[in-house]
Amino acid sequence: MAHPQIKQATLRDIADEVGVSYQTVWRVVNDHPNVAKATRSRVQRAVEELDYRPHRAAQMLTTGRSYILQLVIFEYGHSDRLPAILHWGREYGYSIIVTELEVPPTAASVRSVLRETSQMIDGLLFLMPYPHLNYDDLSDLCQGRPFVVVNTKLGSKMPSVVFDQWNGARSAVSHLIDLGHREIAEISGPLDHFDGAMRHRAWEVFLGNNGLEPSLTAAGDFSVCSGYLCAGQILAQKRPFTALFVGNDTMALGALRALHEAGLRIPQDVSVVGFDDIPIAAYFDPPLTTMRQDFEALGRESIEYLVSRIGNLDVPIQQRVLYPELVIRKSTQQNPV
Amino acid sequence: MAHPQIKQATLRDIADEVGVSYQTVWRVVNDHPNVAKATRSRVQRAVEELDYRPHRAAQMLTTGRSYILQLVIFEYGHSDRLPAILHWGREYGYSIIVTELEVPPTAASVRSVLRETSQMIDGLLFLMPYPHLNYDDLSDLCQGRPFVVVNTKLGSKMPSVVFDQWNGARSAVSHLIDLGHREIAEISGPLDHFDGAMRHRAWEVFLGNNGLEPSLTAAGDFSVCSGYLCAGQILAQKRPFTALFVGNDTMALGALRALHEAGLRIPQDVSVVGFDDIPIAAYFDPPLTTMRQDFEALGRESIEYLVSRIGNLDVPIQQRVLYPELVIRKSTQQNPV
DNA sequence: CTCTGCATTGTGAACCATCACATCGAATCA
DNA sequence: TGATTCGATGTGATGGTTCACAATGCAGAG
Repeated sequence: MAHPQIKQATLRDIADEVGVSYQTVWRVVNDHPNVAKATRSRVQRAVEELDYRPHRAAQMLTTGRSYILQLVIFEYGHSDRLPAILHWGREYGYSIIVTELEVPPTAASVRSVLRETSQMIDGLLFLMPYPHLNYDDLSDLCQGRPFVVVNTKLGSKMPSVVFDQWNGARSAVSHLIDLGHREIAEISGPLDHFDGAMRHRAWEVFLGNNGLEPSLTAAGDFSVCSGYLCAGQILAQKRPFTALFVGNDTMALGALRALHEAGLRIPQDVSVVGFDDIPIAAYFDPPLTTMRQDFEALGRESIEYLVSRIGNLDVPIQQRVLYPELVIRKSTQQNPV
Repeated sequence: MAHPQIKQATLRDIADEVGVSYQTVWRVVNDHPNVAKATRSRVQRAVEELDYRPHRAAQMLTTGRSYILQLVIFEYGHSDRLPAILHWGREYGYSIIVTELEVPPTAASVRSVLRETSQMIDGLLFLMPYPHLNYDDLSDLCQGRPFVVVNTKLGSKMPSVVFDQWNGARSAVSHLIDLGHREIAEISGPLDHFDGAMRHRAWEVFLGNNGLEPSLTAAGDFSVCSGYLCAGQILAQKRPFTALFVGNDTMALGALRALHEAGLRIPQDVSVVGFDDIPIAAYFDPPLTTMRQDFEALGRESIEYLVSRIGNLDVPIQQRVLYPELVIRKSTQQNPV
């Protein structure tokens, strides 16, 4: 009825059962040579029968390895990146402790989390697209524990896995230019956010490179609400534009709403491109042209890299780069002019 | 440069530093009486200086407590429930290992996760709105470790925390009836999902109670895509309806799109009510009338209940119920008839 | 028939915090 | 003053796994 408090079998239990020493059992469990075949199979049967599994705490105490990773999240729209990280963590044999911290990241907040967990984790993953903490800060905070940063600055010297926001944004803007648009407005993400800033800068530069004026812009915070408000600000300037590049899909949803309310048709009056390709983007009104990011690959690469650094401290510090991909739907069309 | 592999101070290190026994240090750290004031403060200074913290693995080995919980997720739209759970876990001093499993839940899949983690966690939280595993199954799988189920069936005998979907759905439907609607269609969630089924059943019953015909319905799977398709199915029946109750906001988004494409105006031609009040619901076209669920409270209650069960196995098995709340926006209006 | 070599098995100590118990000295009471 | 109590501190063993090393037994070489 109540909690039976089931007692886990230990090495000694198995040893007593079979009539050998715990060391012999240990050798069988850990696939060491020098155990007689007959002994080995007897031990294996007992292990099976008593459902022996090495006690993680004891293992942790002697080896210093816990097979637990910690994921520290600072992102708003993190939820799309999470499943792949969890999945690949398991795939590599690690459990993942997830911690969410307030934006912006501070050394103090990270320190206070790590005080509680640092002793029981093998490595850290920071989902932290912000410039507030650099490599030295993190190295210091992690006290020698391996870490990998997901979504940091393209070109950063940290051990990291990132999407190439620069070329991603370029693809988005090029798509609009190729369609003949000359007045391309922008709703950027927050400029203290690496992705937001990089996408904004790319918009600015590629417009300039094409002899266009990168001036009609407003900065949001990636929320649907800010997308709505920024679109309002842009419309309030009463300057003509036939295309709008939005820093992420969520803001694009807010922007679509504001444009509709202003009586503008998408894409006939304004072509809109988003960024991320969140699952619902294909169901916006109209379905959104956007930049897809392969979060599955992001999770896999992040875990793989972190685990390899845990296994061997000499794995070089590098940045692994993934590339976004343009997905054309119904929110963009040829400029009728 | 490389990993300095910083050595954590132990009880003995502090003891040697101060010139007392490890036991005395232990007493100071654990706030036990019977330590001379002078000794206590000398020890405290050394603890401070060497940044001593009890080694979690060793603590775990002797006490059997890890201060780690495991959250097992089976939900599609789990992302809105997660932050509050993580937050309140920390608040109560627990780290949380998050694991995502495929729907539907099976004993085998849960067992395989617990094989890896069960030895190092103090309790489990199942986010599992499915009937596949009952109390006995879970008790068996958890082997006496305390657990709490989030989002299970209203009225279930499991230790659980749930929203009252029945009264929530009744509020939504009543709102439509109060507005004078007589033909109320429905897009339900999956019927093997507790929330989906309960909301559907409530729609059915309350329409019947009001002398209305609960026949125009289609079942989706909570995805935006299914919302779009189900709306199409309903429209294809060419039967009149002036209101639509949708099983969650995400499907409502898909449905809005389908209704728009069919040339129907919201709310002039059709009033729409969703469920969940996800953050973007206020930015749909039009802003969605929906049922809000307080996920913050859900997280707090779940953690509080689980932690109390960990502390005292005699805490009674109960179901804690939270109530959704109607949020009226622009997608519903008086039936013009 | 002894000695070396090797496969097989076992012993002891370490990791670090915890808990039960032992010791010591000083203060209290009869 | 001797017995008792109590506060302050220390010792020893425990938990389960891991690792270095010791011990045993048997084979083949000399």
